[in-house]
Amino acid sequence: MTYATQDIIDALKSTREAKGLSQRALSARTGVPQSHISKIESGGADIRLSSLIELARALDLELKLVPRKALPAVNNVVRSVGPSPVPVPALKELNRTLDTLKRLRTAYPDLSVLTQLQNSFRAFKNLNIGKELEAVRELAKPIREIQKLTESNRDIAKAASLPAEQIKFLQEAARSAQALRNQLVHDIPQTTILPRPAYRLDEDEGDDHG
Amino acid sequence: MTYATQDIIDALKSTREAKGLSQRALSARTGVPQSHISKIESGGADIRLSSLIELARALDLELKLVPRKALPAVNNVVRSVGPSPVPVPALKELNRTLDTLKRLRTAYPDLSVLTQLQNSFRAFKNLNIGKELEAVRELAKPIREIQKLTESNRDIAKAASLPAEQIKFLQEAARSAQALRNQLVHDIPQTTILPRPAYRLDEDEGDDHG
DNA sequence: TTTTGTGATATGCTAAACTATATCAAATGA
DNA sequence: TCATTTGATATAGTTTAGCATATCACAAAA
Repeated sequence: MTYATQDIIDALKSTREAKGLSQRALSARTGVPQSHISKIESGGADIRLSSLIELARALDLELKLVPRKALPAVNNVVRSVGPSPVPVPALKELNRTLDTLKRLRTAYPDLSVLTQLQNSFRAFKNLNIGKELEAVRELAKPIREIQKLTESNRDIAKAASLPAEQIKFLQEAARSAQALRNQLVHDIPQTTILPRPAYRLDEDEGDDHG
Repeated sequence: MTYATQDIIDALKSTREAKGLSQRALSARTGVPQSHISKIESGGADIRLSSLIELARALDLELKLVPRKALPAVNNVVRSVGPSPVPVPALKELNRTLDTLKRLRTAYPDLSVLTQLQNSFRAFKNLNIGKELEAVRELAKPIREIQKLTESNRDIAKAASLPAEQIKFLQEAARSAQALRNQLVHDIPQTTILPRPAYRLDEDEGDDHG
């Protein structure tokens, strides 16, 4: 790869990272194999135009041919848009949880609470959740635990239906997520609306788990 | 080729045409075969990134990844730069003559008058020669005739030197070109500075050619 | 009318993008 | 500390870009 393509490829990679996406996550969104994405980003492939556009669009980027004369002004415009207000670690958490929710919706198509949670987590990406990362992580826990349960318990996955108790936890998380959304939208200080303490699947009455 | 790449390829083609360049002329500038340029522009090839950048740069374009959010503003900036003030027919004439001058310079490396003419014709591209297209065509005639002479007369080409008479015509054209440049720079009305009537190689004393 | 230039298409060949799949070492998360 | 995720690399196969070269029909120029 030449220096000429380097700028474009670097822009692609840095945007992927800024959005908190791994190569595997981008692969899942575009169908381009992770190994090929790695090769592209490392400069080991002279990517085709259609592939470049596909990867760019998955990152909310558009390819544009700009008259050289207009390049400084265009760069200024692009710079003024600036990066996302949401910090990368928060974006990573959100992306992971959204991917998990997507898989759960595949396993349990009729669970509307999953759609509610998905909508909330998508909304979080456009809200300034920087300080609320811990809260988001708490919300994500029951989601991830249920995914683990689904993966390890073929009976549940096969029946495409969760035990009532798990659904209850998800509904509770959905309520907390909605409350957090409302708070972030109105920029209400976060001291009165918190999700419950850490959720654990193996938790039972009387046990002391700390 | 998909619709996605269509926009980029159309932009490339329309810019080439707006600059008054043929596919062969672009091929000469980049080394990409004319037949391949045709295939690319017709949508029959999914061009590689390095090739796209090479063709774009030959057309004074830069490739840019733009956040979708900034696209409207970027499009406005690009639009405000606008097209060249020089009309396409004039650009075509200029390009053809510049290509001819390039070949002549290869054949006669020591003729400084060719460099002077080249500089003038390059300058014309950035001046508003719209109304002076005829004048430019007149200037181009001796250049083209000499190219024909060079192609058909191996002795002259082999000796890498022109007969004194032809050099005289070129020098005259260079003087006229310089005068035209000065006039265009200062936007002086073109009624007092005109190149001489049409130049003809077969013209000899006493003949009446009109 | 003739000459020249143009974009499109063809053939045949080589190199490389792209894909599927697997695996590794290192980093990160729990 | 262990489990999970990550980016990089490998192999093997398929598809296609890119190139060289030639030629065509049509348009434009002279």
